[in-house]
Amino acid sequence: MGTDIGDLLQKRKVEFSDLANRVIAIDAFNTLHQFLSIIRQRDGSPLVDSGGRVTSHLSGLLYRTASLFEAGIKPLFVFDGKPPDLKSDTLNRRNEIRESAREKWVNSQAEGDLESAFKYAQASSKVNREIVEDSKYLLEIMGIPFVQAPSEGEAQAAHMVLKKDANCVASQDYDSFLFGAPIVIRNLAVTGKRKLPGKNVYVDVEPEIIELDETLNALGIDREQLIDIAICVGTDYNKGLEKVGPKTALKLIKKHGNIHAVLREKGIEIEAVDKIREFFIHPEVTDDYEIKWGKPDSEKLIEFLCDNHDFSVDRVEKAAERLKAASGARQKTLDQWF
DNA sequence: CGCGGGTA
DNA sequence: TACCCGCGG
Repeated sequence: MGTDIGDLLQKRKVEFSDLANRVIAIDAFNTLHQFLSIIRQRDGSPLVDSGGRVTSHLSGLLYRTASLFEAGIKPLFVFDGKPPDLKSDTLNRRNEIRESAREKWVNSQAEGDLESAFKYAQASSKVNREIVEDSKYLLEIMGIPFVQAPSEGEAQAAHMVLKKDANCVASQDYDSFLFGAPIVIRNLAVTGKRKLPGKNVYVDVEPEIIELDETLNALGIDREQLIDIAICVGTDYNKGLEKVGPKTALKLIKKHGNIHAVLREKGIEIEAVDKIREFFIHPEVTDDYEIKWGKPDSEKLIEFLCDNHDFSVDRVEKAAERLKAASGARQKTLDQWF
């Protein structure tokens, strides 16, 4: 997913408390995908209501967002719009991988291989239209704002940080840097436990902050060169050069200056390379959004989560109380400023 | 993932 | 009080 330039970036650990009063533009697709793949039973099946509808994303969204809000963080979610045509190969490939994972999940289950079953169950997660609509409605009745991007959510989130409508982007992917996001936060979660891919082992993962300028200075390159490095390694819009990882790509771009010189030197071509660069530099974004944090609607939360989706009334009431208390506290700090 | 009841 | 671990939906 995205581009594999993580090794080149300057990462700093950050405390949850350091993020108080920060507006964080959260990549909704990235977050929902993670909830869907991780919030599962030990046999790999997701949380579902009595009608068989998946609810893992609702659980993750409710409790994590309540915690972020309670910590004084001002979260807003940015949803993907129509993917660019450049992305169709990647999306088709993801579909195939997902379909084959779904088959392997069934097979592993039949063979009683629980570890594989869980792994393939995770890989078969899909953020579909219903998941997105459910999530938007939940955010609405929680009093948490969201923005609909015209195209890539990470591009929209980066745009909002550049406009100073948000302080940083939160995503596990690095694409928002290519779209110009000055600051990105990774591992924005309450408990820092994360499962190692493939293994049944959990490690502590703390939130970390990456600043674009700091990284560019350290590497001695500019943003367009970082984009060129990503194109060498591979992005959602192109395949990348054979046997070129982030370190090699950095060397190549520093030596030759830009992607065109590298391709000329190697005597190879990348389809639509100029279009890809242009998409990262000037992505389709919108200024048509409103960001406002409100009070949660406890009645609608109970109706939606408990009546419709079988959540525990106790737990939902508690989460609603946390949101309410935090929105009250929020108002006080705002009053102090004005 | 995050919750919360159980445990030392 | 801090951590563990099974469950939630």
